[in-house]
Amino acid sequence: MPVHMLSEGGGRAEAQIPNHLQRIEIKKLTLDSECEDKYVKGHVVLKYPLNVLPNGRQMLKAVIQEHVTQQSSSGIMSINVYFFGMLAKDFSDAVKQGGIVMVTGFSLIRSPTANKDKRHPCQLELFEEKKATVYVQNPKYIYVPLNELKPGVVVNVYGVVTYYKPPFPTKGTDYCSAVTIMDQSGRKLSCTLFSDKLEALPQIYKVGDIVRFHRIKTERFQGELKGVTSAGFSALTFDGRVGGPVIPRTGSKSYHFVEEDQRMLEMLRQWAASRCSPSEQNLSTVQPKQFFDLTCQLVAKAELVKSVLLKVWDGTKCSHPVWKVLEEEDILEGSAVLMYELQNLTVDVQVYDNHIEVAKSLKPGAYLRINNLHAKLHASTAKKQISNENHLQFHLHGGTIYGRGIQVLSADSYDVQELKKKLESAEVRVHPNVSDSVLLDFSINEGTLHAQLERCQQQSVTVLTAHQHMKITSLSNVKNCKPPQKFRIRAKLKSYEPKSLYQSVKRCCPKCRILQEIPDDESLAHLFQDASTRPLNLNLHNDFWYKTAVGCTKNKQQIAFHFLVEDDWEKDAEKTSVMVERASLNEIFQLSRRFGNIIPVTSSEEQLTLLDLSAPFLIQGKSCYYGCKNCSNVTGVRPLRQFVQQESWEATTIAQSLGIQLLHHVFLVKLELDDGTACLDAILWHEADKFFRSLPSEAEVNVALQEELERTMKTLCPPGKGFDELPWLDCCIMTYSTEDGVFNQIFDTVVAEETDILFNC
DNA sequence: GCTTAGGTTTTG
Repeated sequence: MPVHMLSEGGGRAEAQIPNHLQRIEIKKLTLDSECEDKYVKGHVVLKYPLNVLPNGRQMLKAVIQEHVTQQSSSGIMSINVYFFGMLAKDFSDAVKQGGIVMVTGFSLIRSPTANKDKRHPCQLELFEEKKATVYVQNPKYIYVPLNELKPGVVVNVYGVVTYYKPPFPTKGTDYCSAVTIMDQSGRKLSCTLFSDKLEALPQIYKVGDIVRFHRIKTERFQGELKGVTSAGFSALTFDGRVGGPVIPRTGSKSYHFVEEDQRMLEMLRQWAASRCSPSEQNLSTVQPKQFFDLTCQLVAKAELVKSVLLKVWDGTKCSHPVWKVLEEEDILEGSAVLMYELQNLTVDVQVYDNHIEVAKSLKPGAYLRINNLHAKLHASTAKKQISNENHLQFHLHGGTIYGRGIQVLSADSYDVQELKKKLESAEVRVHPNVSDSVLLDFSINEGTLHAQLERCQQQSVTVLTAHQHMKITSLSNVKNCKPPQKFRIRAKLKSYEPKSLYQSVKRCCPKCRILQEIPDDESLAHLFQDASTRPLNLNLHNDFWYKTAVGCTKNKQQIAFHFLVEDDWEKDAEKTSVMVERASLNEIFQLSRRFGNIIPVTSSEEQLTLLDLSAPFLIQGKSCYYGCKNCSNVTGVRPLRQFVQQESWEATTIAQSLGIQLLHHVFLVKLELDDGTACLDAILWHEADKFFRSLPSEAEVNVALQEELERTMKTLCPPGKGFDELPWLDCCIMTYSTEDGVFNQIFDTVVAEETDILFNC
């Protein structure tokens, strides 16, 4: 068989041919070339119909093209090939245009048409009887040139994007995106693409990108051929520039990309580069009245009456004087420092109508492409304008024609990489004066300007209440510094303990600063159980300041209630204070629903006394108050009248009267922080109320607040996220040593509210 | 499997 079929698709063609054969490049072929055991490899770019010569012999002409993957057009060389006899018939039947062929046993003769067709000066001739052989690898996918499309077929195509409208939700179930492409044939195809999955639509960044569509269906609409998605549609998108990355953007999990694709891509790139002037401009190259595409970084923004103002830079200086929209820059959202430093490089872009919403959602630091931006001459209507020079102003008008709109570019995209190089080499000329030295100092500490801006985007979910100008220290440095010291850090919260914040509510003595364990419900029940077995002392019933009533439970347990005399407990139970003797924990809680203040007591020989300080000395509703075992000095229960008169049933005053040092509620949360340089455990303790903007005493008893705190923690440390996806936390921490070791404690830091996030730049 | 949308420069 003179025509050998090689397996389709991905496998390398060379691996499937006899290995004594050696390749000879088309461009190296001459009439003198020694061609035995040599093969020529190329793509079939043209295949003519089978022809019969006057002598009755069959003949077929094809053009094969060698593609050398270098970046110059001289890397492409094509040659005419003639097949004779059965070889012609077999070739005609077996080979598809676009397939890869490797031919051996050919003869080389001068090409009579070289001058006309600009192909190789030689041509190849293959005769079966001279042992010519053709190895064929047909492409898995055939890409149809746009000028060969017919209506009503499902095809695969390549093309350069000449127009696109980013995906938008339709009135139906899908997203829709419109893309018009063009190929070397000069023909355009407008495609309407639908998908219920956003990522399945082509991720086009700009006009000039190159797309590959699989399974697009052609149909006639208003007299023109259009493309629409058909079942199994998939798209790859590439940067359209010669030398750009050959990395497809796609939502497909698996896609077929072979030599042939690379060839198609590079051919289109070459062609596109030779064609039209790009719509992309720098601020330095843009001319008045132009509509252009701008790749830039957002420095600041402000919402105006009928538009949104975006202050952007692209690292180049506009060659025309630019119109500043605002004289006062106070209303701009963004870092004043960076605005100041970049004042000579930024331009004001005014965004109107349908683009306002997108503009509002942008964060300073974002990398943007603004498509079809209008560089207008400012109408110098204002009489006060002294300068004769015409200022340029930049407007993004309403509508989406010509792909008009704003796109946020991902920080790792090719365009942003290129932009960053420009931003880094930009000449930022500022004239520091004395009063600005602090600000400049700040910026020098923080790396390049665009990186500083970028960080604005990665907003912190916490906000500092002071020390904003302190330099950020890495956690590895914090660990290496000798305590005590204070730092500003920026890290991510990898985990925290305890998982439920109400479990983090502890008691701490404000006097001796010692954290004291609170018994759990079971231990408490035991405490009250023990106390309930002690006998009642009838001598202690009724005194000048309380009246005693004895009740009996279902279990025939006697409970004594000592009511303060001034209280009218039948009328005003909620304000009533009662000392309760011999009640179980359950009974105490039941009573606390009825009476405002419960003070558990027990009888000694001479007086009523409090229980052990392990038990709460006061129960108000669901709240239990405890005393410090170190700092309290409890004797008997003294007359509590004065507090009733003052109607001051604050736990603190009751505690005072009983000789108790009240324990305060505190949050104690352990945070595992990581900033990529090191991991560090820090605690939230003395300033935790400030941090959460909540009271721990409330958190202990208020379910709604517990839920809110849980939500807060999920914002700081979203479950199931990888390190990269975690938000940053700006924190102040202090390090200190105790007998138990070195601790790191958070201070002057609060959880950001939405408005903080907006302005925390 | 059906539907969806189907752009051609503001005038600030």
